[in-house]
Amino acid sequence: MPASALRNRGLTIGQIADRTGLAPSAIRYYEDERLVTPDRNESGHRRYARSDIRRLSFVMISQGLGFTIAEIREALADLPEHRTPSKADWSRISRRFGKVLDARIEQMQALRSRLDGCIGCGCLSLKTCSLYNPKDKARTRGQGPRYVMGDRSDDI
Amino acid sequence: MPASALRNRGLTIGQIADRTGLAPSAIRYYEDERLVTPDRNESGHRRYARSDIRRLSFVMISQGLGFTIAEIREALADLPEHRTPSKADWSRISRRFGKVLDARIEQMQALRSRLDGCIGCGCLSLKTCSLYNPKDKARTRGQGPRYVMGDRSDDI
DNA sequence: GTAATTCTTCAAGTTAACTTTAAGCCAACA
DNA sequence: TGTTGGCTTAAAGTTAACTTGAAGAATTAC
Repeated sequence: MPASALRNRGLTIGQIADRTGLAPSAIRYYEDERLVTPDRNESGHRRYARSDIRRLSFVMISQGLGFTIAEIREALADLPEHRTPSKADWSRISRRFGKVLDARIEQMQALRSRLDGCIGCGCLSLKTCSLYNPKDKARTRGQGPRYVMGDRSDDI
Repeated sequence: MPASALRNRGLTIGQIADRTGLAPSAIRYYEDERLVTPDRNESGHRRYARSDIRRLSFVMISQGLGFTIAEIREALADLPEHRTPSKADWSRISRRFGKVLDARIEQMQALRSRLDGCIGCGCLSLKTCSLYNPKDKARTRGQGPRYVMGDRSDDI
């Protein structure tokens, strides 16, 4: 085995991109966000471990499930630092995400049934409407509305 | 009734802000996005109809349910142009949103059960994993990952 | 009548999750 | 040995849903 092969152990960003389907720019971004931390070869090129493919797969899956990068970073923090994660490791953090998903589904169902209530009462404008409860929005992006509404019942 | 009262019929943006809890800047933004179209008085100040309170309430509720402004604009397009919307009008478009919510919940449940499958098989990396199906992501923001993954089964 | 609010527009800033572009270094192949 | 293609960084652009700030006009309150 030539010396260059030893120095260049690991996968290049292009190879990782091919295997995961991610764009190289996305993979670099994930590094900025500390979701992956590849080695560097002598000239500064990134070299990835095989297990990073699974790591990035997990990132993609989690995003598909609606998790943010911050949440994914937190989840990944539970993987072992100095050994390749086992199936049990992955299974554990997947199970945790499953529970979060369950909670989100329940929350959406609650909102949905409240909408039914609002359709039933035909109101959509009232002090009493439970849909105005700001505590359980389906999602909050950016800097959305913050306050509880007020209205008068004498106008349609 | 004095002439000024006639000229200044309708609510100011500040009054609408107070009644809805929205920031004036948000209300102006919604106008840019054609969710509300207030009149103007002689000097160019906005004057809102009472029914705009309900309109904006609907916007807030819909956002809480996870709909985008584009979707809300489309829904609002079904309201009558030249009369104040009735309860039946509101009920109709709420019912449509309810159906969309139902579909989303179903989709989330499908993803969730697939995650169960993936935990079961312990894989998280495979060509065959149904979670890689990009067709039904829980949400797609920005310009997320686009491709289907590939991986090899000999690495953890 | 004047001071304090409130209103106006327009431009730029914010967050998330990236992509695009630019300018230059490194590597693989013929 | 050269040239193509892949890699590097840094900065700026993108979309959504707004907010913030500036500068000035109108309205309200005393």
